Amino acid sequence: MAKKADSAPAEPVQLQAATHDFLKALSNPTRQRIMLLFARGAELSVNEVAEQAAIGQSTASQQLDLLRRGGIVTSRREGKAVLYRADKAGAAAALSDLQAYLQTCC
Amino acid sequence: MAKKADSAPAEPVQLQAATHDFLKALSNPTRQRIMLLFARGAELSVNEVAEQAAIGQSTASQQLDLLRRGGIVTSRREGKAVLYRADKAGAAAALSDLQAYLQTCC
DNA sequence: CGAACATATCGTAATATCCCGATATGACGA
DNA sequence: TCGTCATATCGGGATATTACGATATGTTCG
Repeated sequence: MAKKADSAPAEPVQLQAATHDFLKALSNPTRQRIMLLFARGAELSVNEVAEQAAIGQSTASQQLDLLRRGGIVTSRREGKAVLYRADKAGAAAALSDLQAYLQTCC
Repeated sequence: MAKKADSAPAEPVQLQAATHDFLKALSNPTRQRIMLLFARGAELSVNEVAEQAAIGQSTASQQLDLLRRGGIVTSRREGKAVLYRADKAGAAAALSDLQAYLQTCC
């Protein structure tokens, strides 16, 4: 995928919308806890996340959706189940954008 | 001053409370805008921030307090005014903790 | 097709956040 | 000390977030 084609010369300065979603996704204890379930490349269904994070099924589904919009997890269908796992590349990209932003303002 | 010399030998795994405050501080458009005012080491009073960010004085004071708790700005008194500026070291520390966290879960 | 299961979506109460105007606190100079 | 200016805190209204139970959608297999 080509990089964002805008007219800007080089510096993003402003935080990307994707990075904002990333920050919002991680700025919540429940979602932080969920992310830790994906350590070591674990792939979990919604129900497994709900059980291991001690939250309801619908809550798990919604929070996983937020995490996906934040670019930190990906999902794929496996039969009846939808399996989620950490998106290493997405996290790295957001972290990189965040770093660039902080280098601008700090 | 040692960089990552904490008492625990094992990884933190969980996000530090300070890093949570950091994420919450940055996951808000107004505060993101405020941070950009501090580019190039600028030092601004509460009123200057309020004016340049187009928000009320009390709002600026509160948001700056949140940013300080997030470890991204520092403040010092200069006469009647309180001057804020970006905390480069604090931002770097939070970014580093965040990176370690992401390396654990992603 | 219909039952059984997994996930997504809807409706919603409780709580938190955001921003403001009004007021209190603190610092300086006459 | 008093008045003035700058900041911090208080109280509240509008909005957003969180989490839940109930229900709808979608998948597999008999």
